[in-house]
Amino acid sequence: MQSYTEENYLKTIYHLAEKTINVQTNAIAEQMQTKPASVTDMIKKLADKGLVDYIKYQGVTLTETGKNTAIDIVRKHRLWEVFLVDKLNFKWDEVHDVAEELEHIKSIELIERLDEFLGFPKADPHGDPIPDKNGRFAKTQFIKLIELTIGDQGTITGVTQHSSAFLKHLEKLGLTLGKKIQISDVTDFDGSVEILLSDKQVNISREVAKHILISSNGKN
Amino acid sequence: MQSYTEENYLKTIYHLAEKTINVQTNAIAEQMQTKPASVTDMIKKLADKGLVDYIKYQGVTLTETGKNTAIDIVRKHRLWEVFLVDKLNFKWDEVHDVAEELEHIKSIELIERLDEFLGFPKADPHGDPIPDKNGRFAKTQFIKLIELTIGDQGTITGVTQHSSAFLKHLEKLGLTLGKKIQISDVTDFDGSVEILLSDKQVNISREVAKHILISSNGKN
DNA sequence: AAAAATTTTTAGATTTACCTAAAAATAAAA
DNA sequence: TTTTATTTTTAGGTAAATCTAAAAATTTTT
Repeated sequence: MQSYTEENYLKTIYHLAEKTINVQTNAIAEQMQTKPASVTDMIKKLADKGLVDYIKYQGVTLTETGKNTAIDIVRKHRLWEVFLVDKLNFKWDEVHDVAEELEHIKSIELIERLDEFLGFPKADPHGDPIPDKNGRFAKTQFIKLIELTIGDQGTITGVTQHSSAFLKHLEKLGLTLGKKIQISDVTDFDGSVEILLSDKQVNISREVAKHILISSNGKN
Repeated sequence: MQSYTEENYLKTIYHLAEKTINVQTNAIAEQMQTKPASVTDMIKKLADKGLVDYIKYQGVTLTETGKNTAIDIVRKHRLWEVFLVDKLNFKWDEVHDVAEELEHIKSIELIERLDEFLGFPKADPHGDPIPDKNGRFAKTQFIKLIELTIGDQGTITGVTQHSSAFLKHLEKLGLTLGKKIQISDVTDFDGSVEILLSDKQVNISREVAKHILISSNGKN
């Protein structure tokens, strides 16, 4: 059984490990809004519990057990987000903080039943995949919108930026999950992308395009 | 903003205050499964925060602020219980522990929306009243089943005992919320009560009868 | 490869919520 | 009204998670 805090460390390490193999102390500290010294303390504790492998000055990796625990927290977080949006009518930019608390409620039965109540969703309101109760993710293949070229079409199926500002911006442009789009132009000057969205033209910056995930249907 | 633990103390004091005016240190300790010395520490802290009035050796009472905070936690607890039973199909004897955790999630918006999603319920699965967002309880008038006499009829609307054993027992006898009953006999020997429950005869002990609340329709 | 910069760890404190053991206050019994 | 019993508080200590400041290891630069 892990404490609330230990769970948050595991989750943070899990997410950081998606980008680098060995997760560094400073990276964890920044992500968790704490100091490196505190991270070192906690890492030792997690290592003692067999949840991470740790070599001094070399950063950490999750053990099998640690990874499973982390995935379970991610599962809870994303299921609660679906609940908040689908059942309680929260907007996709409003759910993160509450889910951050709900993810620590520790009843297996609760999550099983919630999963069923929600119809076993495969993705959360931002398109992030929800692992099943065995920790397995459904295979999905996304392309970043920025990688598409003129004429390509597809469906918006996720975002890689979860800030409220970004999500509100997309909402205002009408770029929400499930919308079908086609690339009509890419500006040479600033790399901004012109999108055809149900007969409406929308222009998005290169920065925005980087953070939208598309399930591609290939060329028109 | 109160800690998880402070909230639990306030809730416990609130419930104990339903029976006695001044709540004693030992009573709190027993209820919270902790030691009297720890209770004294916490009481001082709550007094400093203006949540309880405290005179050494004389026990505590909640201040207005303390009481409002406690009622808010009770509201959350009971709304989550309704959610668990109505939406996730938990049994009424399975919900307490999970609600005990959920009640500490601290988003006002969440509770407002949950309340609405559940159709603004007035009572939880055990018949306990749910205060509205202003902390007001709907007026209800219950009679303990034990106080009824032969011929009296009414509807089961609550219980004053929440143990899983008790609730499972009632369930097995068919004595669940909303059921209409009539007293057909009261045994002199042991005070046990004979009940007519939709043409079925059920006998319950005096001890059980004490903990069932009836909204009475008066004599037949 | 030595110097400088960065990252990480150690050492020693702090805060919260708890504990035990002993002292003090209050209540009950003789 | 003493004595006894009970309740409550104080004093001093522990564990978890944090902190700051300084030391140690690693990496980068010159």
